Amino acid sequence: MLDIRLIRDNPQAVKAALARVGDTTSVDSILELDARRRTLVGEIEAMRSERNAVSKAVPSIKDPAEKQAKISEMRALGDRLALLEKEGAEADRVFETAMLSIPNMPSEDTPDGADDSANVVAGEFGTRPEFAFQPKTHWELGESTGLIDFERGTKISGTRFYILKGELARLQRALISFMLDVHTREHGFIEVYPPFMVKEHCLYGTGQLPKFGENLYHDAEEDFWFVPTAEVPVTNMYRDEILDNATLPLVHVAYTACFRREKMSAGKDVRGIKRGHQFDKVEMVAFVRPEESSAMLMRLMESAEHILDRLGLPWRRLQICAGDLSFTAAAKYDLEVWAAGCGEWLEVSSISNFRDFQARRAGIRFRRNAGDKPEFVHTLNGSGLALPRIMIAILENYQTGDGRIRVPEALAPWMGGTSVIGPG
RNA sequence: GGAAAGGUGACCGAGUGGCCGAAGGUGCUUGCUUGGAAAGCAAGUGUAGGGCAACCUACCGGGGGUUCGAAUCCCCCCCUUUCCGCCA
Repeated sequence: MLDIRLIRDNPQAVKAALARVGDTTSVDSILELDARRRTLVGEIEAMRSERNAVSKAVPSIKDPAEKQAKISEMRALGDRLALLEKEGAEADRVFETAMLSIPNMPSEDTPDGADDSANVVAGEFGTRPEFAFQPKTHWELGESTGLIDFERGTKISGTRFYILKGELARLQRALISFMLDVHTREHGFIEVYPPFMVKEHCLYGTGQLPKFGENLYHDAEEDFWFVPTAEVPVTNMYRDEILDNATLPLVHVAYTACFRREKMSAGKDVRGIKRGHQFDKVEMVAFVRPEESSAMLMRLMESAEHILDRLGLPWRRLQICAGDLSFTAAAKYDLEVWAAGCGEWLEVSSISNFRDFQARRAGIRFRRNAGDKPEFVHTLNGSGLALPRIMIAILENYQTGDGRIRVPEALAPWMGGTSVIGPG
């Protein structure tokens, strides 16, 4: 959520910023709603003030007739007030919903561009593997080795579900432990294991609601929503809190399964394990002082890149242009890994600086010094990393040609020394 | 799922219709004291909205109701704790 004061005081600047993400109408309409709301607030508060003053005086009025007259007067005022309050509440509700529907403003250093074709490749790292044979796709390898059971996955849960088996299931488990261990022991992040289901208000806090509910799963009978990313529960851990300045910057790392309806992308990426309704991810979530968020974005990005390097995977860094930013992000980088079998760059991490956009929604603040007014923190997050596509990259890049797959050296301690998986 | 007891400021904890934005304590900040520190003493210490200065308004789990007036009374809901049941 943007700061309404900023919009009021600098409407043209906000308008210009929002135009970069393709939003050209929000500012004018929000200013109208704000003006209307404030007019009502003024009227309502004046009436309340009068009522409070008179009510306070009522017990000391001696003359019974005069006392009764005042009470009647206040009763009438109360009736008028009730109507106005109803109107005010509705104006507030409309205003709030509109505020929650305005996207974040892009950072100054975010490049212009209308869509993903304008994203900037900001570096390519590692070496793409070369093969003396035609490399197979991961779905071919998965089936030929028996390490992925697509048929039974769809049998029990439908399309876009699969079952990892044997050494590949173990590989994913090893990857999760490896990532968590590197992030906690080498990068100094604090591990948390959050709930995979949250209350609705959490989705408002991080920005999935009210606009993107169609991508979420939720329980029909109770207020439980399946998390689409660990960002949701971990960011909301501190909702409505005033954090101690000494705890900042605070970085958590969490493993969760993620659940997404992926309604929008039906028909795309249907082969293999690239895009499912359920996938695993290790996520980094940071809470920092405003002046620290740009540096933290870099730190999170480097932490994710470190994992890719350790796994010996070829990858590239993309700076996301304004038009391709997600709703909540002010700045964003994607990391993509090269998958030799399907010959594609696969997004394995998205690192975003939300600045105070989520913090304002979720009420996450800190106090610089005792006695100071609370300020909103800046929040950031980044995948570190998404598991299925890392699995794809390992399967396809580390295939040996005889139907087997080498295990990246860095994973050896987490794989009990197993260096090759597959039949034979 | 059943029963009971509770949800008040950073924390503990008073408060059953107006004198309560809320006693008292703890914590925190500042000052005094001290060679320094602890202890002690004194003062200060919620958030948000509107005017943006004085000031006004709202908030005592959430929502609704009664009333001239509600933290205090009524209704609904949520949550927590304990016991029972069920389970991993």
